[in-house]
Order: sequence, then C-alpha cells, then structure tokens
Amino acid sequence: MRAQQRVLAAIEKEFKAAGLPPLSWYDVLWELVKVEAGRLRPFEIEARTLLAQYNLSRLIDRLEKEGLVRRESYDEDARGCWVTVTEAGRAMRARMWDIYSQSIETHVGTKLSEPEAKALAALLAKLS
Amino acid sequence: MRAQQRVLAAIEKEFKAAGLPPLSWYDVLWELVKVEAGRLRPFEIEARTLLAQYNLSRLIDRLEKEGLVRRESYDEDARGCWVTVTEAGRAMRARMWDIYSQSIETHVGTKLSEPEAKALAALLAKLS
DNA sequence: CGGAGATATATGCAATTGCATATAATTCTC
DNA sequence: GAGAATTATATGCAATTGCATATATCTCCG
Repeated sequence: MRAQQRVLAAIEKEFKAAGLPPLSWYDVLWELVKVEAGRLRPFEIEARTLLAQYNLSRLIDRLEKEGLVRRESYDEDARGCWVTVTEAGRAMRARMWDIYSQSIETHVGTKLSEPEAKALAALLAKLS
Repeated sequence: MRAQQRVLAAIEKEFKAAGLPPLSWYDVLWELVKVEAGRLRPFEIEARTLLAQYNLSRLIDRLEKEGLVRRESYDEDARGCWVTVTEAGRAMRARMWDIYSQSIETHVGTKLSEPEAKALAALLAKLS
C-alpha cells in the first residue's frame, strides 16, 4: 500500500508539473488506443480499468469536453454507446506517455533490476 | 497499481459491510495506538501515513467528532497540538483489526506463500 | 404478446479530496 | 530585538468520488 501510494503520488505530481491531466485519463485513453477500432463501450473500459461505473461516466464527460473522446451511438443496443478516441486524444495519450514512461523509469526502473521487476510483477499477479 | 486497487477495494468493501469506517481511520488510529503515550502531533501522523496535511486535519476532525481521538494542547509550541487516542478509539481500532486481519488473510494470505510474501515485501521496500 | 427482471449508462446529492491560502506561532538573521 | 522566513495546523472553495437511484433498453418467460 505504501509503496503504491508513494509511486502513484510521484507520478501524479510529475503529470501535474507537466501541465497534464491525471493518470486515470491516461488509463482510459490507453485502453481506447490499444484496440484497433479506437473505441470501446463504457462497460468494457470499466472492466479494464477498474473504474467505478459512475466515475467512468463522468470521466468520459470530462474527456469529451476536452475533445479527447467522442460518444457515438451504438446501434445494436440503444442503451449503449461507443466511446471513440479522437486524434487529439491519441496525441494527448502520447504526450502523457512521454512523462509517464520517464516516471516509471525514475520510480521503478532505477529501483529494481530487470529480474526483480519481473519477480515483482509475477508476485502481484498472484494477488489478482 | 491494479493489484493494489483490487486488494484495497476488497478490504474497503469488507469494512463497509461490517459497518466500519474506511481504512484511513485505521491507519491513524493504529499509529496512535502503536506509540506508548497514545498520542502524536499531526505532522508526525502525516509523515507516518502519507496523508496530505489538509486531509489529515479533516480526518482528525471526523475522528474527534466520533470520540475516537481528542485534540489536546501542546505546551512547548502553541501552534501545535497532540492528537490523543481515546478508549473508544482503541476499541474501534481493535474492532477494525478483526475485519482487516481477516481481509489480509483472504486477499493476500491465501494468494501467497510465506516466502513469496516476504519476497514481495522486500521488492516493494525497494520502491520506497 | 406483456410484463418481470436484468443490463447499460447517467445523475442528484452528500462526503471527501485537492488547491490555495489563512492563521498563528516559532526561529533565524542582522 | 524587529522583521523575514519557516513551521504547524486549519479552512474556503472547487473538483472528484461514492451512494443511491433514475432512465432507457433489452431479454426472457409464461
């Protein structure tokens, strides 16, 4: 818990210092960019990011207001919608990754050797 | 990040199901109970828990309102105060520990062997 | 077909958090 | 020993989160 708090706080701080939005924006954008169509249903994002449904709904509002994603209708089911990443969203994700990757390097990369990092990942995977 | 989120969410959920307050209350109470005098300065709690100063200030308000801690004057420095855990606070911490220890067992203990848990702790310690 | 649930998403409202700054006291410097 | 800088804690206000529930479909079953 403490380790995560420290690392997360450090990363958020670096995003902020670079004038970038919080990590949760990155998580959503990255899920969208990762899939080839560049779009997902909210409930799919929810499952992938562990964001609560109501928090995600409002996070999408904010992303949409900034023009980073668009809500589009989903014809097979009128309850649903697509969340599609825009070009601006892709660009933002890339900009955030510049900072994020550096942060990871600083706060994790320099603290653990390659085998240690792999061991850590393997142990954490057992918790999920 | 994901592993921590999952485990933390599961623990908070179990606290809530038992009608208990959030984990952050436990963290503060535990720091207080751990020291023999049963009291600390806010800035000491802050350093030990990683809570932000303004969040801690308000968390102490809530704990005080519930009668779990008391703010007492600190004579050597009139800016400061002691935060002293009350009997009710000690009792609450103990009640929370019943749930917390079970949660840890469920969400960590059953997922990792003893040497794995030690290895995980050692790796995470390197991040801090 | 006509509900009775189930599912997908949104939203009003209260609680918490974050930010910036306030307040009050202490220490340091010349 | 009078500011100036620093430290300890609190607080007004905006943003975010959590909770409960709303809304709109959809699915399934008799």
